[in-house]
Amino acid sequence: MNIEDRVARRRRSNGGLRLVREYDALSPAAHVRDPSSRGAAFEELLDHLEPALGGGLPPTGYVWGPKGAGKSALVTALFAELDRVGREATSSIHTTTRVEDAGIPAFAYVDARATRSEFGLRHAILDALLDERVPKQGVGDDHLDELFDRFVDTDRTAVVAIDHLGEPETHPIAMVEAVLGPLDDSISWIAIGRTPPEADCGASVHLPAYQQYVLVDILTSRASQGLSRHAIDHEELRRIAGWAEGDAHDALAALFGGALLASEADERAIDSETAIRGMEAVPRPNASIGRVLALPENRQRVLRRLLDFDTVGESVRVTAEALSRDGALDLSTATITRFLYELAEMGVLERVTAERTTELGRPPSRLEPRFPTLVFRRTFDAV
DNA sequence: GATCCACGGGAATACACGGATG
DNA sequence: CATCCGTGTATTCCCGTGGATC
Repeated sequence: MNIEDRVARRRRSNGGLRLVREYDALSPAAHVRDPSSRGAAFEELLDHLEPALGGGLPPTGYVWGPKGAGKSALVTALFAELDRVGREATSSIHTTTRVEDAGIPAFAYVDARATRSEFGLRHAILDALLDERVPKQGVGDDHLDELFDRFVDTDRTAVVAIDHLGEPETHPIAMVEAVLGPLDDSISWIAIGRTPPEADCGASVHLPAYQQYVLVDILTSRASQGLSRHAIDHEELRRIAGWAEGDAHDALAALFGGALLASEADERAIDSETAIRGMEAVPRPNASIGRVLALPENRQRVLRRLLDFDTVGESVRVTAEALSRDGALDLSTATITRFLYELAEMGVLERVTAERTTELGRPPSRLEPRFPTLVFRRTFDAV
């Protein structure tokens, strides 16, 4: 253990006075291990997957609901547990590898946000399924074909959860069908998305937005993990929950933002005004922090720099020129401009028509962030 | 040498407007 | 009056290059 880690640990353990004990506990991107607040849906999904516990392969399915309804939390928690159970059962019966075992399927989770093409998706699935390292570069599609074939030939089975489908910059559900459909004797899948199920996508589990009192519970529990005692009034948590309208992502983002502001101001608690500023740093609707953090690194750098520039009211062109002139990004104005338009296209930024500065030409637009700015700033800077 | 794709730059196109044209 | 055109700006789209890996 190095010196930094030792000091950091000591600081944490001595953190009774510190307002924020653990930002991760407040982060909307971190999922808790036990999503107890989703009991009914949990049972429903477990019913669907139950054949696996008897060694069979469950049918494909679809989990859907609005942003911040706990879909990812539910599926990651359940899949982690099922995979653990499967490995345990396997190792207790056989001393050899599970290759010879026709028992419980493997459970793997793939986030489609981290993939940018069909090749990428296929790679991610293989990577989650196989213990060996799967080459990401320097191989063609047919090499991936081979790896899939080899998996099937070993008589192993698996259930793959593929999260965040059907979002602007991920893939349509049909792509999963195209990739895994031919292998459905060996690999089943659970798709996860926001849109209502199509007619032919099999059994579906619906997670509607959280009830407000459940959301208050979630906030309370996260606050007790991440913040010092009495850091925030219950009343404020209820207000945040009400404002978030059932979206746990937004509620946590607001709490996170409030905590960050209070902490930076050396305050010992999050007062009402700070809580409001926390909420104001979460535009609605917004692109979730997970989407933003899944963007290529240089896009994130542009966004981060953008937060430091007070370019509100300035046109895209002026903003891009300022960012380029600044030099920290080392990108040409043309490239930054293109990035800004792309980010606006995918909803991470929003273009709003600005006042014309000249009578000539097409009127400019200015940019507004459409993501939880404080959560992003803190998370980006922490890396 | 092959493969995939991120990257970066800039060309091409769209748009808004006023004024010219038929 | 309706349409086209020129001009200047905003926005979109395409393509070559190079890195990393096998």
